[in-house]
Amino acid sequence: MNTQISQTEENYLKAIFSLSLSQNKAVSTNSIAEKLNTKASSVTDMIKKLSDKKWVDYVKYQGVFLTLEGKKIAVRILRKHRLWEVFLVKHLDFTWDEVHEVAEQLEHVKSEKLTQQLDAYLEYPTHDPHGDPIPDEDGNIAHHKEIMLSAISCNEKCTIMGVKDSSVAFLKYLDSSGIQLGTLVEVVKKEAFDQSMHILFEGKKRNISQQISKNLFVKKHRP
Amino acid sequence: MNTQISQTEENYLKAIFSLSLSQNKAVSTNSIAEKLNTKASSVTDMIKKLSDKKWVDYVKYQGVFLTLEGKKIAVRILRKHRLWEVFLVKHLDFTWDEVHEVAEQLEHVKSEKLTQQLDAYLEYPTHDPHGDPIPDEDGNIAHHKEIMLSAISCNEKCTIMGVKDSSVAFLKYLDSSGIQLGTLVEVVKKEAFDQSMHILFEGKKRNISQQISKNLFVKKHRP
DNA sequence: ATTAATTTTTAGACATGTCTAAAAATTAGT
DNA sequence: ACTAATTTTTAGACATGTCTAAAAATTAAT
Repeated sequence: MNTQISQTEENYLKAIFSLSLSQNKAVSTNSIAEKLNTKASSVTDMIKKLSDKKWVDYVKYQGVFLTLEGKKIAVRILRKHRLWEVFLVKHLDFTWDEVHEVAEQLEHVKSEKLTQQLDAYLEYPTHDPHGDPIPDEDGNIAHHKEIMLSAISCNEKCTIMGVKDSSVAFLKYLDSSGIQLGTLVEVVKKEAFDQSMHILFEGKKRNISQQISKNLFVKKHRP
Repeated sequence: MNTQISQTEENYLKAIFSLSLSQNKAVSTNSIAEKLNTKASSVTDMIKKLSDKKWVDYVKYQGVFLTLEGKKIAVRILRKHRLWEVFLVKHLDFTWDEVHEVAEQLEHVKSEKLTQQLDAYLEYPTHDPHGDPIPDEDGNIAHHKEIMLSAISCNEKCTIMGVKDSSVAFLKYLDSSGIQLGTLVEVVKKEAFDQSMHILFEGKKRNISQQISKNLFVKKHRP
């Protein structure tokens, strides 16, 4: 059996890891297929390989769980992905909606030293440009900012810390609205009938739908 | 036909480019196979694909030449490789003998912006840590950096690339010593008191004065 | 509980890139 | 110039990762 991991295998492990965070059932074949833009039959094939390599536990028709080893690999890739994102934004003038595609490639570069030195060079960042936590060398992931803007009450102030939905479309929307990481936001009023909220930031007033407010992590300010 | 270039195809073009620099005949199947650590039959297969894509001119049994388009691609990869090498040494504390393997991976990352920004970030370097020139955005390659044999450290290997003093006397001396263009030289020991050096080449040991070593252009070898 | 809809798996195919072994062409030696 | 040695190509096979279409299992619906 080939002991070297391929980029494809890495992408599958990463996808399974990401999917298993938002639920605690086994991850379904179909959801993996959707995430990776491929077909369920391809996923089944790959899952068998990953299972042979002891990176996932697989029961036919029941979906998969990552093993400890599989999780370790996935977290290592996530770490690299987010470190590269920091590098691209901090030093190469990328905007936070441009980094993903390039980081998807860079995350597969194999070199322990590279990852460690990059981490040091960036001064051990704890979060990537989207506000997502960067796993440390041992795979420990800091807690995700778990308060959503939608949970903030009237007249409370908070700071935008991260996004839940990091799709290009959403990030573009934020950019055009002038909302960024670190933006100080005050909730002025909440509409009961659709849960949309009127917010105030940088002197501007704006109404945002619940779909937006439910996808923004915030840090509350002391009153 | 698939219009996207694969990493393997990139590696072949790079190898052919590098081989065609040190000669101006067609590049042979065998030499490519040797360079890429693969078999001649695999090379033949790939050459056909590259030829279909118009990146090489291929005549059966005669070897290949890069087309203009093929050369452009090869130079772009070389540029990325060397830029990454500079980055690794300058910012991530890699030594020049550690960079190659990692740069081999990084060079395949596809992003125009990444390359341009990296170039700018490194302040438009003209040479990589081995003294090899970095092609500019338009594919122009600067002259080789002029390193003298006298600048080579103990236990380092290099190849004689040219002479600074081209007097008959000097060339005669070289002739009688058996030193020629292309001769591989290893520096064994340097005498502190007169800067003379003990060198090893073609199995022979010899002591040369600083006057000699200061007049020989060399190219360092990757260890 | 039995049918209907959905999900998942299998079977067979294909594309990429590799290999070994044998055949064909080229180059070298006398 | 004619073998001999070398180089290159072909033929057939294999591994990886993908797909379509059909079969099997699970889940949902009445």
